[in-house]
Amino acid sequence: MKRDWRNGNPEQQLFWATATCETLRVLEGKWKIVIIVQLFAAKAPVRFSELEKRVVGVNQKMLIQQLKELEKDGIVARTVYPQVPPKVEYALTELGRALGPSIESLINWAFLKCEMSGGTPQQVDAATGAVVGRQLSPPTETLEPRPK
Amino acid sequence: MKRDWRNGNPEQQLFWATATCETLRVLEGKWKIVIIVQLFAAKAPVRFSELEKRVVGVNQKMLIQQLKELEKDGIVARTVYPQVPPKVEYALTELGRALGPSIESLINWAFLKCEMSGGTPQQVDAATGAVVGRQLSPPTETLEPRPK
DNA sequence: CCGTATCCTTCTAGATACTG
DNA sequence: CAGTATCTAGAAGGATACGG
Repeated sequence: MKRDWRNGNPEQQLFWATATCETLRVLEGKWKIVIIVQLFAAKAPVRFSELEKRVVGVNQKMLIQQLKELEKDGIVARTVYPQVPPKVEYALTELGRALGPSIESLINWAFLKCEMSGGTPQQVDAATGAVVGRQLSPPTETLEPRPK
Repeated sequence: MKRDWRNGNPEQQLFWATATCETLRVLEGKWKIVIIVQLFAAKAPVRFSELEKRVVGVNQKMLIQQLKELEKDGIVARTVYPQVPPKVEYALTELGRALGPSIESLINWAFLKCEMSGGTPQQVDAATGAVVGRQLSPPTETLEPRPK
């Protein structure tokens, strides 16, 4: 597939820019990426209370709000188990999982940015805002590709 | 290169999420993507006044503000020609150009999203917010790869 | 031409208290 | 457990006027 968005056609430029903005809007929100990454890592539906623990620093209201928006945008699926006490699980949809390459690409760019700026990349804890006392060196390359 | 961020190691999860958030923060701001896409398309430095025309709907204050942030993040370079009347040009840095694949990936995801939701993708003009009366079908695949 | 300074409005995050 | 409702502070966007 060769859709070259760097093409100079002005009509298309607006088109590409719009498509990208649209996509980014879906990902904007302080906690969405963290939520998506956590759901990716889980590889299985996650209960609300569990998610609340894993998305460090988030509060109930924000978590629910962001989940709702992600659900509305078709990125996460919400499953309610009608029982007492209530049980609700969240998982990525197919569309949500399709974000993988984009996230990967952004991560790679983040690495490049760090390499180019040379210095300490201001690694900050997403939750507290505290600087994490760890250099931004990529983890070992010898990870299992994706443990089943 | 095989950095699998979908790996389950909790320490790494936070790491990936943080890296991605960091990257996204750089791209957030109503006009940044449009600016970047325009600078990409131009393939040459663009004067401020010219950029103001191409980023449809932006006002001076916002354009300057976003450009400043992009400059601070090492994505655009600003060149001042000391003359009267003043002349200032903006261009993408190497780091800025490196965003290409990420933007491309996001665009592809936007397409997938539209295909999956089936319906009209609410193509909205970035400037006015008006719905653009055009279907979101990818432009012809037979474009020149990148006209020199 | 390119930018700064002010002022105003809207949007977002978040703290807190309450409910089926 | 998994929400809803309310309120507040601050950030972001934007209109407008002025300056080198």
